[in-house]
Amino acid sequence: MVKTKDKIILAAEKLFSEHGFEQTSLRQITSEADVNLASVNYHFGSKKSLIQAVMSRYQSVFMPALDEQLSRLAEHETYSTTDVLACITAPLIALRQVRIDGPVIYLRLLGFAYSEIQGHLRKFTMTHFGHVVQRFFEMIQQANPHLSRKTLFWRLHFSLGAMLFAQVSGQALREIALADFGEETQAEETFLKLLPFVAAGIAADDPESQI
Amino acid sequence: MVKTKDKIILAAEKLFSEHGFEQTSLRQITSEADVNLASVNYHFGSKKSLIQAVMSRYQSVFMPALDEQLSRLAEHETYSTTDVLACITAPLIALRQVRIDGPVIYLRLLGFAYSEIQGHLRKFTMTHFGHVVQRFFEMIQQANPHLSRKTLFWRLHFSLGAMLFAQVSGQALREIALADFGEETQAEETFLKLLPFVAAGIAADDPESQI
DNA sequence: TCTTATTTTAAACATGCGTTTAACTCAGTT
DNA sequence: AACTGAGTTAAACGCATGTTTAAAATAAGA
Repeated sequence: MVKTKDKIILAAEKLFSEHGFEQTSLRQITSEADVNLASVNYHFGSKKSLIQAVMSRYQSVFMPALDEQLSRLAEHETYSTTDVLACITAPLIALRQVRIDGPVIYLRLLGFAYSEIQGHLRKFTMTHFGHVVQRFFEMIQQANPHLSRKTLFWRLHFSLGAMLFAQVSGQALREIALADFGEETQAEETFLKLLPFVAAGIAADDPESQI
Repeated sequence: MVKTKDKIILAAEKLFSEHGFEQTSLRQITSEADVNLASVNYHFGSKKSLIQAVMSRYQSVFMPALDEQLSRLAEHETYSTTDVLACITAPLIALRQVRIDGPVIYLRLLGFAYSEIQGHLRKFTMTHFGHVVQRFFEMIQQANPHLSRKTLFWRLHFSLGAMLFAQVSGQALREIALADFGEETQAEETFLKLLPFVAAGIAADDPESQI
């Protein structure tokens, strides 16, 4: 027999990843989970806490795995931007342990977490896994010594934006792509298409330093 | 004396661009504009119509200007990805006519228009200015004959995502950047930093075609 | 088995939203 | 001077949200 708390988590993940956090009401969640409305507040305290519980379930698997990948790569003498970016793939696939469609769910949740003004989610991530994020940043910098920290900062966030947008708008975009040139695109394929784009963008020459 | 309708538009633009469309209530707008709550529905009919009026004010200046820039470039025999992307700059700056901080406002509005699920805004843009968007796409393709339509489609949307994210999260990111390495970044500077990133990402080799 | 926690439930609560209503103001017209 | 119509206003409407309450049901322990 499935516990009420788990039913809530599973339904919340699904609906959050489809419609975003703010656009999903507790009534939708409890209806999908087939539990009573008040049980969310009983088990999680508040909607905000439920959101954090949902995110934490994925972050606590993804972040340590990413940290380990970065550790391995760091032992090499040199590495490219693509090498660092490639460290993301395995930890992402590891999210299948959490849920069969975990990788897609997590990326979509991440997208909404940033595009909505979920300030508490950003804070939550940084206080728990800030060191991993920082390490990632430093290794990208190591791979691109020709770029200033400032330029790298912005390019990494451009990359993040590209990924998040592709995930959040993913379904709509895949439908358009299908209508425009009759070719299906799988959700995971999107992420693979992203990597070379991002790698080239990050490693591009910096106009500022050419002056 | 400033008309009520204009006071509403100005206040709505400001608040929409700061907090998004759904996160901004009519009560906030009418309070900021110092007009009565009901006057929005009287002058615009509904919140949805107000949103479209706000967007239209910028689109009707930006899109024709972009179209003209593309026309000029199209007369050249060849052009690069950067050339096509550079066509965006002048029309963006032209938005100063609409409002002194028009360029920033418009980019931020665009960001929210896509990151929130404002389906009607996408439809609105495509029915009115779909031919400009399509022309832009085709010229990017012309500049990158080595890439498949599918790859280009995705890379353009990655680029869009990078730009939108930088705008929507722009203020928060600039604050972080300032705290991290004590360097101010102007809102418009962000857009300039974006261009080389996007140009390199779009023009990158396509792994698929290398197989 | 009786008692005590724990969990579930239906109902209500307080708040904020977009919208509508109907009364009122006031310049312009007849 | 009386009328007209666009504009403004305060108030209320209907609805949806997250949260709380208190009673009922179930599970656990003595």
